[in-house]
Amino acid sequence: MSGKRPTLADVANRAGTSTAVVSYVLNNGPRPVSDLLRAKVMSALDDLDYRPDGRARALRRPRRWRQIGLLVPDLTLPLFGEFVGRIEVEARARDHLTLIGNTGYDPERELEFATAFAEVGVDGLLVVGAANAPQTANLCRRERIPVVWMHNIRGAVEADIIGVDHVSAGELIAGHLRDVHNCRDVAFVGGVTAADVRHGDRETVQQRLEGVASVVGQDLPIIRTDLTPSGAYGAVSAILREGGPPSRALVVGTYGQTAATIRAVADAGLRIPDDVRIVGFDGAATDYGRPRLTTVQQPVDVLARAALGRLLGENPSTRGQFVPTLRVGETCGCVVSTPPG
Amino acid sequence: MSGKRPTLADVANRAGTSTAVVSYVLNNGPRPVSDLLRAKVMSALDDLDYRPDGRARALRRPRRWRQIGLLVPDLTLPLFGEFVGRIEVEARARDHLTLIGNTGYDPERELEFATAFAEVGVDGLLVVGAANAPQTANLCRRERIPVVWMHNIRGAVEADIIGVDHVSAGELIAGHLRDVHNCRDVAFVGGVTAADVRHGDRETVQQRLEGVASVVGQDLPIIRTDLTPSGAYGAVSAILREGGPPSRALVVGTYGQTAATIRAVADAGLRIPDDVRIVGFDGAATDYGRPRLTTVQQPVDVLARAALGRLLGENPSTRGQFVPTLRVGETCGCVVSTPPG
DNA sequence: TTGAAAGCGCTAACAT
DNA sequence: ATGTTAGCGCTTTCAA
Repeated sequence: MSGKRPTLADVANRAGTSTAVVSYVLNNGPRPVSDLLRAKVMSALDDLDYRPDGRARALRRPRRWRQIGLLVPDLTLPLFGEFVGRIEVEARARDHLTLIGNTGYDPERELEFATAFAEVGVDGLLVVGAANAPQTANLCRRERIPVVWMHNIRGAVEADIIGVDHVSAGELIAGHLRDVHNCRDVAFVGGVTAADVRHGDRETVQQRLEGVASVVGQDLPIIRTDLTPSGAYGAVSAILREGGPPSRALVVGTYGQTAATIRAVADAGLRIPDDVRIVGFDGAATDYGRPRLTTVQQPVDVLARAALGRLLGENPSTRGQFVPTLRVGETCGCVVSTPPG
Repeated sequence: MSGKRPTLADVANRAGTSTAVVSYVLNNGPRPVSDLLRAKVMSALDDLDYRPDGRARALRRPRRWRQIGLLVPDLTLPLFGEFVGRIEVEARARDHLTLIGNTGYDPERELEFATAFAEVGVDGLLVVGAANAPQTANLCRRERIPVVWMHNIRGAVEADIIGVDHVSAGELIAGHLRDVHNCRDVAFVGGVTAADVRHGDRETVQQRLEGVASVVGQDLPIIRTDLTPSGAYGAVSAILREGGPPSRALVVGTYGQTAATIRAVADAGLRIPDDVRIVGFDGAATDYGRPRLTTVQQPVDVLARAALGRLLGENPSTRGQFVPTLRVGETCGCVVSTPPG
């Protein structure tokens, strides 16, 4: 009838009995119910399409599970998929279920999610790639729910964050090109101004660029694009059309743009790594691509464990800055003989 | 201290006031509180490290958000990442938040999750790639929470499921090889017996094989592997070592094994597609790989919308069987000129 | 075998 | 400005 969901009392009424009996029927106990009454209750249940309210139920029952909220920019990117997977596992190990949200790097959406999570009563919030840190932090302070930031964070000052040092990731990969391949002729592919990108992991790219620049020089060429694969494809293709490879090596600022860059270079008739070396960030843990990508990786499992430890307060003194590692493939010019796996 | 979490009453006690006042300071209203008392309450809050109980709170507040549970086999696979992303969006559009769980195709874990979700009170459960359908279905019936199955389902009879027809997916791709490339000399890469795989999407692979076989003949060679990339790499490499390509084309049963197969073929010194054509399933929506993969795709957004419509009861009559589409790349032997994007 | 009623932790009338 | 108290929807004890 009314827009309200039926409650136990409604069912009891309709079945001409008490809420206790309805509860017994629903839970198969703890007291027995006569077949006649049980049948009546069952049909009342069905007539009303009754569904128990989990919150009320959890309030009475000794509850095992609590919840955390997890905000991620984009679930379709493999890196973030890995994050979610690992975090969910760590959370479950601590009797917490994981509520998930796709922010798409949208500050408003991030805040809406945080509000929604607060409303259903999460016991902690994990934000991977924050887009609206100040407001989200504020909300959490008001609601007294702990937050931990991961990966990167936009617009925050105070916050400590758990993630890798993106600057040293940039140094790492540029150092490899310089030390192993004696290559300093490097260009950076990535969007770096707010004008280039409305939403996206601008800061991370900027920090990676910083790291690369500190190794190969501040004047390295930058191929400006937004943060989309097609943007990178277009920008790199354009540069190549305008006359030859700009550099002997390309460092691509985001994972999603790496394959597009490879494609653009190949479509222009250049060979990888013979004509152009290509390296990037956040490659998948096992790579069967061809040629195999050289990237800097994040230790996702370590990060996830640290984040949950801090969020749930068992580990308040963890250091938040972790070091990325180089995974050598073939696109940088190395020769890799071991089969992947 | 006791192991119990402090409640509002505890805080009120310690601050020498009432629960109402504590509630007022927590929520900034609806009544004002004197600065003195407010300060007392605040420090009591901090002393006890009070955290509100979301369930109790949600019970009183007019609640907007409800929750659904979403079970996925493996979040690190792009296909499932896409599923989760789309489903979360559709759920949110209906004022539902999404609780997520990684089953790893493990029947026990699936059931544990379902139990946990029931305990926190979800209003619906979406299972992508069920591993334990009968028991999960049972649980949901008992708890009166609606379930919708997606993608595929193991061991169920009654259930209707929302997903693509994997058999016709197999037909589609084998048909392309036959009709466009005049190629019937096809082998199938995939694990098909329970002995090969403990966990994994065995049934889906089996159905795809069925489709392929119905086009190219029931006697097609099958390269048996478990469902891991490294398994495929090993199996394909072994076959190639034993003397030449077994077939002019390879259909790979799972997405995760496709790149590994390509790698194995390339490492054996064969060219794709000149020596061996390779096609697969569930490629990412945009593919910048090189060569570009020819795959059969699932219309993830359509599936997600249909699933939520059915789960939340707005759309009980949707047909559950959807048709996959062929996305032509280069690994089958086609020549694709349009830049991707 | 059934029903009445006491809470779970919180919010917000309704009283002071 | 503060305290008292009636519920939210449910489980379960206690009484019948």
